[in-house]
Amino acid sequence: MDEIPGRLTAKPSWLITQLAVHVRRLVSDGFAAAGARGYHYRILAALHEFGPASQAELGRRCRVDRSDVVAAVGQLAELGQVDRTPDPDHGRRNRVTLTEAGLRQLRRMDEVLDRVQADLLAPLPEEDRRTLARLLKQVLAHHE
Amino acid sequence: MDEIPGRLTAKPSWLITQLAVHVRRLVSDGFAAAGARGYHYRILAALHEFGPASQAELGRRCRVDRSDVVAAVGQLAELGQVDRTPDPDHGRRNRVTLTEAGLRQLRRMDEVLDRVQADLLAPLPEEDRRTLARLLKQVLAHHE
DNA sequence: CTCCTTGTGTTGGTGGGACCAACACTACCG
DNA sequence: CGGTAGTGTTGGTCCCACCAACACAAGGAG
Repeated sequence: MDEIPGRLTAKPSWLITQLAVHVRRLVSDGFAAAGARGYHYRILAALHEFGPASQAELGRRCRVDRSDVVAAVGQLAELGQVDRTPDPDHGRRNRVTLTEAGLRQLRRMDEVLDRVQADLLAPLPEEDRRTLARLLKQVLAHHE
Repeated sequence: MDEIPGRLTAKPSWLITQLAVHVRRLVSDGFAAAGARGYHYRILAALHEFGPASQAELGRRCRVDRSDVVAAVGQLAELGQVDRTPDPDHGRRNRVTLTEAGLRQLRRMDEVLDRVQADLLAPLPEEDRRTLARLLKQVLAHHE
């Protein structure tokens, strides 16, 4: 492998974005094998944790743009992993609910992600893993 | 802000990719103000640090695909920040060199990035910054 | 009750970054 | 000499993040 400019490797912004590239490859490879994408997991997870919700709510909870939620929920509905029905109490709003198939898919993806975390953090001892998570959380919280 | 599913926030892969989103916003906002993009910086930095190079070399050093180097170098050449001439010793190969304007642009972008690092790591004391950088480097090295 | 603001779903489009396949061509090595 | 590896280039794909605009519904202020 060729040498990388020190200007890049010295910068936390480089470390984070480059590491994110590898993480995304790991995650999306795993998800692709299960016929899914990142947005799908986020939405299924939000539905499981907070129950049925409108698309706008899902978007806010998952950090996904409204317009992208439309597409993702549409795909999940086609796969039968989600039900999308008009909210009876509200003319325009939709009510998205998790189906049995959706729950099964969520569990499958959880297993994928567990393997990814293990692979990702392989070089770090337990204590360093906790430290890394803590620092990342701290920085992330500051930018939200 | 709405609550994010715990399934997501608990996972290092989420922390890294989400933080990377914020980082990229900071960086690309700064670069856009200078009329540039991430690929430009990488290439200028590699040229400054290792001297003139072929496009293939640049791609390997900057972790950019050959085909994307073509476009980026083309843009840099149009901006006069880089010279692209055929390598005299090798029919097909190009020789890319940094110009004065390119060096000035590189310095400008360095300033942008310095501000970004400061902004990014604002919530962390000096020691935690070093720890974070060390851990990120360690994990990143393992995946290359 | 009407008007205005807010929220919602939806369409359609942009952009960056990371890739891949294929081709034409050159250099180099066995 | 012939095959292999390297190079530049074209032209795609994909995911994720984001924006603008529209149509419509709900709810509060006057």
